[in-house]
Amino acid sequence: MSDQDEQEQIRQRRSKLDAARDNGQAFPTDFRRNVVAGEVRARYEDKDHDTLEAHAVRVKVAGRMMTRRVMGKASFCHLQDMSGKIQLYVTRDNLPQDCYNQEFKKWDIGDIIGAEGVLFRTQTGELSVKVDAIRLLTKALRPLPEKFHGLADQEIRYRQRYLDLIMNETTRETFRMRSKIVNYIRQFLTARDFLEVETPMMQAIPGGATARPFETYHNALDMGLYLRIAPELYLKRLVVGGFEKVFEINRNFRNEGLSSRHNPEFTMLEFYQAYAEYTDLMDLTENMLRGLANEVTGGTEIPYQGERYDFARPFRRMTVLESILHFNPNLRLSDLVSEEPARRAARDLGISILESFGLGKIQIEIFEKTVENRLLEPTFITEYPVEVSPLARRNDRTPEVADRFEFFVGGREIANGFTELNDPEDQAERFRKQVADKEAGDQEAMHYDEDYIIALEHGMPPTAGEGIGIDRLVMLFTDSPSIRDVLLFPQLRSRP
RNA sequence: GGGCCGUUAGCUCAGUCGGUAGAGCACCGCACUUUUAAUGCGAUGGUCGUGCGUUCGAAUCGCACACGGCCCA
Repeated sequence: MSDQDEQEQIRQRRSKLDAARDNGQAFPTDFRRNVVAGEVRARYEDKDHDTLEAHAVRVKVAGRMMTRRVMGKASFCHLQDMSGKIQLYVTRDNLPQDCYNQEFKKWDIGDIIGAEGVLFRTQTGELSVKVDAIRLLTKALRPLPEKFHGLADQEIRYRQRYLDLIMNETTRETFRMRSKIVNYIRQFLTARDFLEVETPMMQAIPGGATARPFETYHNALDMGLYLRIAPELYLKRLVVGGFEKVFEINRNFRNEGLSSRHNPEFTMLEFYQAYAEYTDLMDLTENMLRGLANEVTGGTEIPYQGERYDFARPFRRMTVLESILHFNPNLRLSDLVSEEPARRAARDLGISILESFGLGKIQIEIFEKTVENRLLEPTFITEYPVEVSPLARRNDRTPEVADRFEFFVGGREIANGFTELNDPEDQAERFRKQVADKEAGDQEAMHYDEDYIIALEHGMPPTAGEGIGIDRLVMLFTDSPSIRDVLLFPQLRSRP
């Protein structure tokens, strides 16, 4: 951008930066603060004027100047740092010669400043710093959004997240919560002897889920690679290797549409525990989520988009078929347990069913269309069809059903877990079925992963595994309507 | 992919029936030593998302496109 094209305000600020360059180092790095705003508040907010006066506490603070009120020879401004805001009282006569008029008054809102002085309480009672030394640390060439209404433009909030973070406390709080949530989960699992690991993001065969992958290419190896859609098959290889409790919190990539619930890259927790069944993980999940609710929100009633979800009560548990009958009172069990009646029932519900769908797939279509978004309170759904569970263990008594559950809250799937299929011959058969589906045109169907079958042939102990969508969990606990609100840099179209 | 809504000053937003482009904040100037949406006075600032069309005349009407939002698939 040439000087002529720049907006007036930017030009003015740039000439101030030029002046600062002429006077020496315009981007100094030697300023050291000794306290942050939040700490000042925490330690001195309850001290009255006289107590502060008596102690004469000196502080050095730094941050972005968010507001400024100049009243002749005295000014107030607010500095914002990572912990909060602190007000500065800046007067001509407390500063070195010319500093107030020649420097301070020429600075702009948005500039980054270091200041030193004594704590005191103003007439209106605000804890403030009476400044006797102040420096410009970084000139901001571009103006901030307006102070009162802040930044509301969704597109700018996503594309220039730093502006959103500067201007909106709720955004800062959302991402602090996200960090707390991930931290809690990590500690929860680590405390139970789970080992945190990292497995390949770039995979020759994308496995562990049914989804379209992103494709890429490795030049030196001269081979195509996929960004992973799930870490599952690698984590189970580690269980074969004797890491009997493992977890990974990391990104998955799926090449599908964007929506308020889908971003092409998203964060999953996956964990695996040997010598356990899916029911053990349901109990663990319930404990973890209840503890998480308490830890990050301070309670077990979670407000979300005008509703409240109760995490204190034992979570509801229903099977897929029970839940369909519960929400479709005009259906009978006999409508769901054989293919032709189920096909008719789906058609009557206006659900499009492909000729290739078997009974299990039809049941799941009905479930997804009529049940999922009505599962508001925390609910486990169990007994998923094997047909839609190609990596899950077959139930001993009902072989068309897998030992699997999903967890829902607020009408959204949060978790998916099952007893792992550790029979290599059954797994090979399931892969062959997936490959047949792929050849029939299902782009999301799985590849045959021979290397994984070999791993299973070495013997994987009985194991249960689970995945939890971190982004959706963060949405729930931060009352965020869109996944874009819990991703620092959500995927958007490139600008025209 | 489909439907609906939005795009006007740095930011937040008005803009009537098609007739010279508006406000608040920010910015600039002056005044002001306890303010906090500081205050008072004055000034500056526009590719009305982009393109094409209708019209004597388009921010306004039509079409297409771009980007964003919501809903649906």
